[in-house]
Amino acid sequence: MDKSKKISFAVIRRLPRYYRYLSDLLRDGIERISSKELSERMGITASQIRQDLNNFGGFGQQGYGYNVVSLNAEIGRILGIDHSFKAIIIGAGNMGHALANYPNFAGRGYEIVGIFDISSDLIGTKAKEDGDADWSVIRNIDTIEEFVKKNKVDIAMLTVPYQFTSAVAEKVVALGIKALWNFSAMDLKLPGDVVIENVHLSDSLMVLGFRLHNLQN
Amino acid sequence: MDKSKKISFAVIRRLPRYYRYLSDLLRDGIERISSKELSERMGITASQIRQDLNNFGGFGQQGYGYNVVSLNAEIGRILGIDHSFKAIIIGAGNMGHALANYPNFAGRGYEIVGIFDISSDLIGTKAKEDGDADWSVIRNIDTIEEFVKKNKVDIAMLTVPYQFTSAVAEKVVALGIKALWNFSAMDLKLPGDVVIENVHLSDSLMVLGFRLHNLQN
DNA sequence: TAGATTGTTAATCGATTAACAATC
DNA sequence: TAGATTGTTAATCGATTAACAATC
Repeated sequence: MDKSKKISFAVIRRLPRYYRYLSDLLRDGIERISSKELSERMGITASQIRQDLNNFGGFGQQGYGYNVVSLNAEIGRILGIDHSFKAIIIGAGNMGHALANYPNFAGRGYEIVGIFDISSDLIGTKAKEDGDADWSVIRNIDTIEEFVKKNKVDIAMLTVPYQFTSAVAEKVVALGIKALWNFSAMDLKLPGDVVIENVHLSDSLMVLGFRLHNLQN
Repeated sequence: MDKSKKISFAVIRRLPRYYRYLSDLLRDGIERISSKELSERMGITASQIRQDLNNFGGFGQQGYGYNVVSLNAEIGRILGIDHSFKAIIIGAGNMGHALANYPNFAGRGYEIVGIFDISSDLIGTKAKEDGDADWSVIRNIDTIEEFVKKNKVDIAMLTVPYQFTSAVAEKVVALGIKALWNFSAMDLKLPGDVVIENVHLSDSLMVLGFRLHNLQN
């Protein structure tokens, strides 16, 4: 990547979508694609595609377009699918269980290595029903410090109730974790070197309601 | 609302966040707030707050600021929390269960009225553990047409596996449902009068990974 | 070569921020 | 009234789109 210019947030958010479409093309055995054809499939302009990709390098070839295999690999590399990020889930309620059983993380470079809760009813039980997943045995939240010191953990997925979110977030940040995937409705205030992705489900639903009510696309 | 100018998407996406902050102020018994003080709490500019709010009306008063009670009510009204949107969940896997048990929907004007699945192991069981929720008995997906014709349904929450998403989405749209909350990684292509909110969890996680890897906030 | 399509610069568009007169 | 803060216009910034020379 060209480090001289900063990649805008809008571009970053489009990368996973490019990756999905290219993976589909790959699966369908399509060898090459022009920005124009991809733009029609994705519903964005060809200009935007070329601008976006050129933030990272000249992956195309004049008169030919983009080779699907290599462009898919490039975007995968940019997104770090070869990185094997290690993640823990904190909060083994319904959402924690949903994440533990989510099928698509491993193929994208994300490995869940532990899941924690405070409830004695849950501790010791398996969060992932099928398979031999040892990591899915729910651990006591009190053991998290020990766990993080012994194991590489890149990401904490927070699915704890609203009122505990801040405290848990501060705890894991104090343990050196630099990335939080936050499912609570609370906005976290943390040091600037911690990256946070919020999944504010209520917000998303309210936007849907607003748009439905105002019939605005 | 002033219908002459179209509200931009960026503004709409900020509305639930305003609502959350105002609800917190309300809970804390704070009577009035200036755009400047709110801007400091939310981490955005006071100018943006005033611009955003003035899309919908002049809710403030010079020299005073905004009354928390009435601004909270106004934004709630704009977001339609008094609307009682009726929703069904399609797909009673882990994510469907998580949504069925999500505590905050009712207070925001969203009521879940049914949940459907294809699996005979699930049909007839309750998706919501506690309480007396009759609606949470999982129904056979084959009965959805009958259900939607008998009951008002505004929103379909789709938590079905990737390969079934398109078919299910087309089915519910054919039944007249105009709003989809889509948890599948698939982008849906549907008529223009159907509003869709996507919750692409993998995309969100990949953005987190990218930002962590590139330490970019 | 001729045609196609990129990479990249320039133009446009829209969103954010700044400024300030209006006014409570 | 004097001070504070809005509503709103103008300026700025950044992202998207258009255009086209470069080149495969």
